[in-house]
Amino acid sequence: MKAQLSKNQIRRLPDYLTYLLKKEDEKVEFISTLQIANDLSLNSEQVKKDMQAISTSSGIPNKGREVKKIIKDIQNILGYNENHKAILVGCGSLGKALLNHNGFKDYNLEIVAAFDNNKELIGKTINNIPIYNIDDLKEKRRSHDASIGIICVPSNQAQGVAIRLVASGIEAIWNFAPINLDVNDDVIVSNMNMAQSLASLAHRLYIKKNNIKE
Amino acid sequence: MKAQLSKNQIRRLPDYLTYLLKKEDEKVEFISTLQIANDLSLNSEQVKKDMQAISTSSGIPNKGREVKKIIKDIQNILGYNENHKAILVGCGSLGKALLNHNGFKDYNLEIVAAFDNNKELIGKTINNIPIYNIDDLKEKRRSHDASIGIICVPSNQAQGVAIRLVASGIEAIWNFAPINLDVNDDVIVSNMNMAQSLASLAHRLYIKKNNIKE
DNA sequence: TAAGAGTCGGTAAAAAAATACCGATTAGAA
DNA sequence: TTCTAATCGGTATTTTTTTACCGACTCTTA
Repeated sequence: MKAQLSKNQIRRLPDYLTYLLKKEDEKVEFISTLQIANDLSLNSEQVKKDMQAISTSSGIPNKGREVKKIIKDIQNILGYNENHKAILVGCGSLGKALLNHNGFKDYNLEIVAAFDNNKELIGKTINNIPIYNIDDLKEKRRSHDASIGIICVPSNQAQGVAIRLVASGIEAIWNFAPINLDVNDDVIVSNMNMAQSLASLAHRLYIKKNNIKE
Repeated sequence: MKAQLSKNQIRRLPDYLTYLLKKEDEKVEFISTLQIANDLSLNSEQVKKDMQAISTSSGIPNKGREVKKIIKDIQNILGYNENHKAILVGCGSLGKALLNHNGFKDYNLEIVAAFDNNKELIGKTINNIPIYNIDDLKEKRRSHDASIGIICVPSNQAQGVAIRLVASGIEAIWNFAPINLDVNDDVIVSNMNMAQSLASLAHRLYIKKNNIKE
């Protein structure tokens, strides 16, 4: 068993993956860590370390690593080899956007059902995904055999939805509400926090405008 | 001038901020680092360090810190005190969702204009935000005096849009396309990467399902 | 077939981040 | 008014992450 990857390393994996998939598309067979680093604007030693950490095979001196193999290793680590089914709660503007987003299949993630409490939406479909009454969460979660719950409701409802998702037997929650969810430790929570990346931008903009030395 | 905050610390600030704004709303005047840590599921020493790093004032033993003061300090660090104007390029499902999202004003971010190359959208408005022809980017950027550009176009168009944004005089880019943008160093880029947070979730789910010891 | 450049793997050093500890201080209860 | 528990500020330690270095190997090309 290879050493565990750090959180930061996990975060970098999808960047490597999209990059390498593009390279594969361009019929590139081998690639060096240095080139990856240059193209992704990363430190080359860091990329080398990352590649060593995720690789199940060796690189070839003066040639690099096999693109296909790295891709396979990353996909394996991220569990993108097996299909994940998800249900989405909250069909507001963000929820709708996610339902219409077809890019998730690159990650083998499939949204199989959506939920809302708005009577006008219930019974309809968005992008062929059925919208159910939130009260049927447990039953529909079961019948669709979904393991991931996506929370797209306003902050003040998020915790309540989280509790219902856990009760319905969900294993992981992808939370788009800007709030810390309190759930049992055996449920995986990953927060999609727009405020975080906006904060990074705003802070750097502030530093730039005020000419603060960094 | 106080010491610079680390990237991770900057990332945590918005979490503190939303949390503290809620507390302020609940008329809480003072709060201890320990309570913040408990409520946000963070290590208390880490929170203490963070608070010391951002605070311009002292805490009071056996009482804690003044909620209003911490909020002010964070907002100041993140530059949320002054208004930021942004333009958005790409009015697909994600772009539309962002245009309809009214939560940005909490961060003093205002989307003042949108752009697309779809003739059917040009001239219309979404959530009172006008949609212009992408060819008018430079002129409209100027007239609206926007400093931030939000990229919501597909990956293969993102780099091109980035170049046009920079040429139009933008200072910072908030990039929602899953690709590494190559722009001049004096332009700030912050990536909003859904794949990253999904990767974290997928990886942990994989570990859980395969009973790998962590 | 030999020289040379590029890249690797592994280890070592440096830097950054997280965590722990401890004496000092203060609010609030007895 | 005194005692106690909570919390602070500051410093020290540990852990993690990043970056640097170096000898070895293999592809390329002259």
